[in-house]
Amino acid sequence: MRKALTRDRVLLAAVGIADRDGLPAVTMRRLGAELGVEAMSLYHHLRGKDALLDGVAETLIGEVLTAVAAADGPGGWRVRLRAWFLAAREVMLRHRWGPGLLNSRATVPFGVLRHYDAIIGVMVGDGLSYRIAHRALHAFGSMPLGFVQEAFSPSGDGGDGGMSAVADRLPHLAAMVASEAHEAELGWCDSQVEFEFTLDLLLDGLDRARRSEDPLV
Amino acid sequence: MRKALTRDRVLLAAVGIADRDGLPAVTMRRLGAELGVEAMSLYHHLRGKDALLDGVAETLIGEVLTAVAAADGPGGWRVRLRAWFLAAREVMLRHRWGPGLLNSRATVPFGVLRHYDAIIGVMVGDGLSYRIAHRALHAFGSMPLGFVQEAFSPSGDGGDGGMSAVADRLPHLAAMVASEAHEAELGWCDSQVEFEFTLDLLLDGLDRARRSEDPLV
DNA sequence: GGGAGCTACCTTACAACGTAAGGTAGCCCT
DNA sequence: AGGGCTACCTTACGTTGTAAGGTAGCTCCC
Repeated sequence: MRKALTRDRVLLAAVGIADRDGLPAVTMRRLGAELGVEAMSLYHHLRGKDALLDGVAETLIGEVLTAVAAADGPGGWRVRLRAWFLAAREVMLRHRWGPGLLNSRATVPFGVLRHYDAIIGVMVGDGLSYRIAHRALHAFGSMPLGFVQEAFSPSGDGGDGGMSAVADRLPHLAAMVASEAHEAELGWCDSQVEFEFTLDLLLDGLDRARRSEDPLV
Repeated sequence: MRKALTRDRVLLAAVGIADRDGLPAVTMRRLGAELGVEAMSLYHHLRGKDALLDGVAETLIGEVLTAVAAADGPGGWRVRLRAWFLAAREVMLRHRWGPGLLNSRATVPFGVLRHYDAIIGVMVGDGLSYRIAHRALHAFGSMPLGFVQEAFSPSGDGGDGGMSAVADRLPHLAAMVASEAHEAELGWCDSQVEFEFTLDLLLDGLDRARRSEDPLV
């Protein structure tokens, strides 16, 4: 006699499949098989595939919210937000399908809104105007969720990503890789360093924007 | 007697379908029908669906490169990159499926690399170090391609995005919307303004990082 | 100038997907 | 005891990408 099916068990199983085999591997049939059940049985707990993915997204940001809460501590808005975003990032590193999933959802998961609400709360609580807080949210982009849009991901790992083959057509890029490679910490392109660099760049800029808006502070 | 099928004609047709009916509407059968041909005939010009989408992505960033070239002019790295990114953004506004497509591709389209190469060229040409240029690329995220990761898109258009229904659970967000709404330019949340704000925030920060790296300049 | 061979297209077919429709076994409640 | 509800299953359909193989028409060469 197996455990009774519940919405949460289904979502957990879906997360597991995505972790192991990627998001496209999460099909209704596969999910059912994983739970010892036929695909159509899932429909008694979820309205369909879209609802399933929405649920997975909610589960994911639930994990983010938990991690953020655990990483929170005393301090001003800058240090707290910094810790929050880095905590969220760790969750996304555990679930590399996370960014893709969140991008694909039509409606913003409610947990995301709660997260943004908390971020605004921290900022205005420290005296930032709603205007700055608003712009800050836009500037952060997806950083509050722990990832950035990496339009340029040089084939993941270290190495030059097979770029030497076309270096003559990409002279500046090749030169940059050559220049940066010898002083690399973890491969020529350490995302963690870059993430924090961008994060601090934004936080610094926002802090400056705040001061220029309210010169007395 | 209809025009002969070519790879370019196929890609153009795919772009057209995506523009009209969205990216999911681009199926092999639909694409064939659009060209007066059976689906399997497309395989003589493209290796499969993935190759098709890669081709569409290349077509898209080809349009970006053209727009960027047209928007280029004299000036320092800041003003030139600013103009470039805004030009790219206009292309993405014409093809709203663009960001999603680029996100979904496993390999970075070559045109993207050429674009990044040009960006690096402008920066180091103006004296920025490769280190700063490298970090700048990461900080920009997808801005060079004309879009940002909008994790929080308040239901597209104006209005509060149906948020008043849950305002009690999102007090800070609701307060921010209320505070910002009455001074909105185009709906309460004007993406163009936000895009430029973030862009300038980053450019300012990078300029400052450059100076602190090389205090003599 | 007539077969060889290539190109560009079509036909058929299959596996996998999401899911609509309806069936059934076991439980609870009155 | 029996009606009804819940949780699961069975079957089936339409759509997707694409493998396999067929065919008409052009070019080329001896």
